[in-house]
Amino acid sequence: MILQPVSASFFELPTQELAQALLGMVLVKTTRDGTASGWIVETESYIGPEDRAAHSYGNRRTPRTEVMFGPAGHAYTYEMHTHCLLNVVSGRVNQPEVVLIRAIEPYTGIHLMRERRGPGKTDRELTNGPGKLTKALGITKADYGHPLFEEPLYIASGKHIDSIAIGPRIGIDNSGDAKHYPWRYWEHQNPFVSKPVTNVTEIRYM
DNA sequence: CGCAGGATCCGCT
DNA sequence: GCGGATCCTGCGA
Repeated sequence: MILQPVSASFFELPTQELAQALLGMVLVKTTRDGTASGWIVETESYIGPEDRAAHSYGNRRTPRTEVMFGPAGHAYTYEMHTHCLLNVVSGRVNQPEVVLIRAIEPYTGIHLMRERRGPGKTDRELTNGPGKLTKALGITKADYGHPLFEEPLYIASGKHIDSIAIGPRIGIDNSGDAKHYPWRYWEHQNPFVSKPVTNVTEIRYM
């Protein structure tokens, strides 16, 4: 199987387009234990500075958000409770926009994912959430700022997506009007998404 | 230095 | 569905 990093220019799309273009692409991580990967099936856009749900809301610039102000295609990892979440930096320099990877469908290295996630899990349960997929792939805060077009953590070309479902983002209830923005994208009817049954604003056939 | 607040997960009801 | 675990970050004192 051939998994090759995309070029850096792949990430130079408007953020809402990038969030959809990432669906079907493969997220790959190699550690000394081996390589694990999965098809991206669910993403969300965060568009600072106007997006109240974004960490970069109001152009807030801190050590944590710093990478968001840099060039597209780099990893914005951060800790949430006891979990690590992975974002793809998007937008131009000084436009702090990102795409959150919310779920993947396991592709290669499933035995590695199972070791990392613990026993008694179905394939679906390995990676159907933003904190779960980072643990399954071995992605940590140490990957902060890593270019996602280079080993050992990168995006590769994957499969074609027939239809994309669009709806409000998950878990941002305390964000005013922003909680209603339809900036969550997932592969329509793919069972590996974090919440298969949710409000659908639109279905887009590709 | 202390404290409040999460882009979550898991287990229990 | 709901609540607790658990810990890093940002901000104010």
